[in-house]
Amino acid sequence: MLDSPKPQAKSAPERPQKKRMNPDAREAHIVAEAVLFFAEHGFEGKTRDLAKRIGITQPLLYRYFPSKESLIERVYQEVYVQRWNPAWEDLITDRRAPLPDRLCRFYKEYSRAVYDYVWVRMFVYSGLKGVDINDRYLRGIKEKVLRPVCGELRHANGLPTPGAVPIGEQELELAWGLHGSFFYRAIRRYIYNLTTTADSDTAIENEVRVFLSGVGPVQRQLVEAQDKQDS
Amino acid sequence: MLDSPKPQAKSAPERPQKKRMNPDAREAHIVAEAVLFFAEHGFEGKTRDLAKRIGITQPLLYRYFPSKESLIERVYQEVYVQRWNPAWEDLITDRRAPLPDRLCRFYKEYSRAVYDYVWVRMFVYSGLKGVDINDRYLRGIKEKVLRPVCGELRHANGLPTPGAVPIGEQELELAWGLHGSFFYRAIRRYIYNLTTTADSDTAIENEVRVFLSGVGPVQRQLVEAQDKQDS
DNA sequence: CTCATTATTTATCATTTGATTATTAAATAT
DNA sequence: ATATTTAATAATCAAATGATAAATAATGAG
Repeated sequence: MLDSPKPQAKSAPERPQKKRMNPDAREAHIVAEAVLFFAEHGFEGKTRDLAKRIGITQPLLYRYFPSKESLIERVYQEVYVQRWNPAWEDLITDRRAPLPDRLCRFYKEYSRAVYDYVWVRMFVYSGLKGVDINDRYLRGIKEKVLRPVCGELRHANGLPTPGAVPIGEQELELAWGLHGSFFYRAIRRYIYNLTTTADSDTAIENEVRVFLSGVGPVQRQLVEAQDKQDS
Repeated sequence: MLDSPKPQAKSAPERPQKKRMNPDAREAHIVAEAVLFFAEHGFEGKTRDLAKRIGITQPLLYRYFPSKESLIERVYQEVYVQRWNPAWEDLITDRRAPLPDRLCRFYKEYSRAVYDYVWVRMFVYSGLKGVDINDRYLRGIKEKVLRPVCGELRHANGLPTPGAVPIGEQELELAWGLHGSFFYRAIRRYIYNLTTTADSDTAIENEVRVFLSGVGPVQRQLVEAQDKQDS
């Protein structure tokens, strides 16, 4: 049979990609494409479709990963590792800078580092499937972001420290609300595919301003109620 | 959204359910269970699993629906029809009541009517799969809720009407932020399965209060910038 | 060049899954 | 009771899908 030239994998215009890659590079290539593929189609995406996207045959995947599940595990690690910047925890509570500046800077950096196409979609896919990663992550957000934010709000509004009067559920809910307004923008963009023309950094500045200039009296009321309840 | 816990897979059928049902009742039964089933597992849920949940054999589904797709179509109609209350459009703009009351009432009623386990999960599943329903729905929210809200905010803060100075993207983004903080609570509950002990109505009241007491100056600034840009 | 190594492909297996057909049995009519 | 109708099941098909085994061909060593 004649050896007809193999049809090129759909989109590799720059380098004609030699047929045989060194194993490390091939594995990296597979993982990189798998990240995008599973972010787009979810973890029930078919291995044959993934292989076609990569430009290899489906069985080759199994030379690099013993099972689809192990590949997914690898993809998880690739996406969810090292996105959190530990410096953020100090940033939020470093009172040398004004609170509005701290919150704006944190949420700008956080949104830029975390809320991209891959992270958001995988996070939501995982949530729907009930993977534990979401629960753990949001518990971290609660302790490392929302509670500290509530504490800083207390300080800015001349209210008792969380040590004196514990942070109540409704108080925390205020911080969840701010957080959610930012996450929701990512959802609109990456899940609902709505084109958001508004600049994200500017929107963050505006929403933080609205929040900070309005939260004082409401928080005071909640803290007083909480205090009364305790005593 | 308030007190609708995750529906349990039917475990203890009260009535031993006679084997042979009348066709209308059987169809209704299938649809009702399919709604819960697809909300939980997504539309790639297997027909055999669905049948097992219903307590029938898988081929029986095909006596009532010609294909899985047609059943899904039916489920969509069941979930997405008649949840929007047309009276809400008037509620938001009826200036006989104070704006805080209107916003609180609207979002309480809206959250209760729309944000339940089934609606939220199907909406997100559909978004991930790129079904057009989301785009259309959110376009409706924008025109029927967010723009009117912006208009009422203009009025409450003594700013020019949207007719005089069109509503800008960043201004609209403020309203998206408020909206998102409520939707995000539903996401936390139904997608991430976090137990939210805080009462939903109270949280809405608090967040509306924070928003309304802080939004004035920010909106004024945005409107003035928008006005300058136009002239 | 010749040959060994191994990255990659072709062919294929065993389940799964949406869907169809043939059979069974429950309800109703006579 | 007997017969008729049809809701429901059992058996099965064909395509899809995760995974494996055998065959092929690109690369480097001697």
